[in-house]
Amino acid sequence: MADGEKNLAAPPKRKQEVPTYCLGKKRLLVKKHISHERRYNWTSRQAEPSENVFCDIRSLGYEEKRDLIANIKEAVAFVTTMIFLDGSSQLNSEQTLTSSVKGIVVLVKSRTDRLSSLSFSSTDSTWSAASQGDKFIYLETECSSLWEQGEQTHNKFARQVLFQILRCKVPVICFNAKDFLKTVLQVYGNGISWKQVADSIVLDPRIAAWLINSSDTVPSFECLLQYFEKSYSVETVNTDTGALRNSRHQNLVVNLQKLYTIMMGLAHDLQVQGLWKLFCTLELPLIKVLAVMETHKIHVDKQELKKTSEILGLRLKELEEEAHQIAGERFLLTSSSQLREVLFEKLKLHTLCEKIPRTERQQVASTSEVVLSKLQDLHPLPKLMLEYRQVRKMKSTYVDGLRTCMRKGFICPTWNQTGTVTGRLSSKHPNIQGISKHPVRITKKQYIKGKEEEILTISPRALFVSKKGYTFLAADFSQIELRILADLSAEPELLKLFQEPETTDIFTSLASQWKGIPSEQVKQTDREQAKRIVYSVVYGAGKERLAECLGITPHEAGHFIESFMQKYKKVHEFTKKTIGQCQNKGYVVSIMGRKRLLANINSQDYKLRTQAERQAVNFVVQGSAADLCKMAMVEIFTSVVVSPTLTARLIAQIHDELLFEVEDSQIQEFSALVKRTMESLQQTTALEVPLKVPLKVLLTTGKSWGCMTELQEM
DNA sequence: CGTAGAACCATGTGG
DNA sequence: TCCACATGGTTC
Repeated sequence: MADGEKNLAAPPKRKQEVPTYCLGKKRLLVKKHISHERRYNWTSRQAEPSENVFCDIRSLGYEEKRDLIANIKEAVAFVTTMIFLDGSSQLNSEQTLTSSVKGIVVLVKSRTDRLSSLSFSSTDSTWSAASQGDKFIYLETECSSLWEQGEQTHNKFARQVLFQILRCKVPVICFNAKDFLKTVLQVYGNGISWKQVADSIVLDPRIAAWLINSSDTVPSFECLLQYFEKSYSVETVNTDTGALRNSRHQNLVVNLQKLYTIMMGLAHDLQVQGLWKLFCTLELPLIKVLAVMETHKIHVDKQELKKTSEILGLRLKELEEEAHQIAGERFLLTSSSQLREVLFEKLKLHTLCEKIPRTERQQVASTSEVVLSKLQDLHPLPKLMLEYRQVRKMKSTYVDGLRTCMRKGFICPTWNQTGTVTGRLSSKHPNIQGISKHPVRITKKQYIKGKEEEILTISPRALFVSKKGYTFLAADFSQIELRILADLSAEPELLKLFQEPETTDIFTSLASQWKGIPSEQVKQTDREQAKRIVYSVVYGAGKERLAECLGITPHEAGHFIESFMQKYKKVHEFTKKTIGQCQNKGYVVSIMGRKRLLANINSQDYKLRTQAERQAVNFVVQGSAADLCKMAMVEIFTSVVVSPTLTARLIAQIHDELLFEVEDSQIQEFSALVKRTMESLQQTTALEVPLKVPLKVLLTTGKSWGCMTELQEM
């Protein structure tokens, strides 16, 4: 190693016990001492003796900096965490607020360490938790005094160190790695392309744990420790010895070492369970995609938002008054129980109608949409309520809800990679995946001019607008789940439908077939209905449920299920086969090897068992679709990264749809890339069924997510 | 007595 | 007795 070492003060060495871990039956001793070699100047600015653990880069001289960079280049792994202003870190806080980041701590694992279990093909299961020569670097990210010359150079060096770490092609282990990358991009990304994080290899133990058991949410590092202790029966060793007590930084050092060990253990488990490839090629690269995505702001029309909120508020007032008049009573329209009283106890509408479905838990008469739809010919109130709820949802969730997420005319949703058991993503603040497609029509009374009425439509997606000079481009896999089902079941009738080029829309075809009308006359509602039928039947809906869903009699529904099963026999065989496999193994797998454990699959309880059966079938299809969409995200991301010209940014993923913001001049080139990449996933995943990706862009007249049209073939 | 929080409901997204 | 979510609201 570096020659400059001899010039520095002699390293004071301290010994420390590290927990002894067990891996399955094999016991692995990882008793080593953590080195506190004084290679660099450990003195931090706030010269508390107990904190003299980190190499604070601000205290380094020129040669020491050079040595540090050299050291980083030789490292075999990094373990890192962010420190927040309140002194907590990513390892001891549930909530990570990026605004309050104080600094970054990096444990540099040196060459002397063995990291064989990380290599892709290796079956070596030994690892060590700590070794001599490990370094701890501390980078302060908070730049309080930008004008100071010293701060500037430190920031510059910190940036150099971080990007060196990310460029190393060596694993960077971090609990909640996405937040770490995001912070790096936000703090040091100024003037530097987001493409630079793409080279990094980040490992996140949280994601590993989630892949092993997707029901475990692992909300914090502490939970991960618990999980690890359970699975490996770790002997908990008291690390709270003597001088280390009350030292948060020392605790952090121990935790970083633990994190490293845990990650190695999880890596081993992933390999054993056949999840390693999925982890490395899909979930890990996706961290970077999501980090970059979260650093991109989405513009929303603030003025328009305010205006529509007011209009909707007025309309709600009108509807409320009207409802009170019709009901002959003042009541809270938002309360389902009060509405229940009015509808069934006062007006007694249930007596004039067929049986009213009851709510699941309390077994009281439901006031749901389907019920109100049934009642709307009997009394004006139900229809009014339907409109009221529609407008209310629009205002509270989409308009006002969006406004609370907004900062200076922008929103940035948070993406959760480990939030679902099926492998899909979820988003919040706002939940951009749940924003209504359908516009709502409201009548706006013009009081000034007298009795004139104006009908206007409000579309929540239209509130999202692209930047000047940019355009939204949406690419979605059409009927992805049905295509996957066709492939997995090898149902010839279904496969044929997809392979025939003349079928433009399978649900439209199905609807026309079902209703006995030509495809041209199939309306959007018919199509939606056909879609519901297919998925309901495939995933094992009972005839009662289907009947309720479609507003037909259970007898008719039962007949339809029968004819569906008759026509697509292989689909039924597929579901039976899947359930059988699940019964044998206790889990099911998606096309990319994603797992879902289903403990109740062999339960004595009929309800629990059949639920598990449906979950099993649903997972294989939905999970596989999630795999494909994630693959598309990663592949497109890497293509853009290696391209010297392309600048397209992913805005959102709505399960089967990817929404990009593209420079106007790059639309043709980029859209071709997207289509090619997504459709070629058929080959990479060896699918029988072709994948189709119609591209939609918005018209030049209205640059919003609301009005998209199909892109002309080139 | 007011309010924090869990549970429930309704509605939206996606397939 | 389709699945998976998020959100906003009421009730207890």
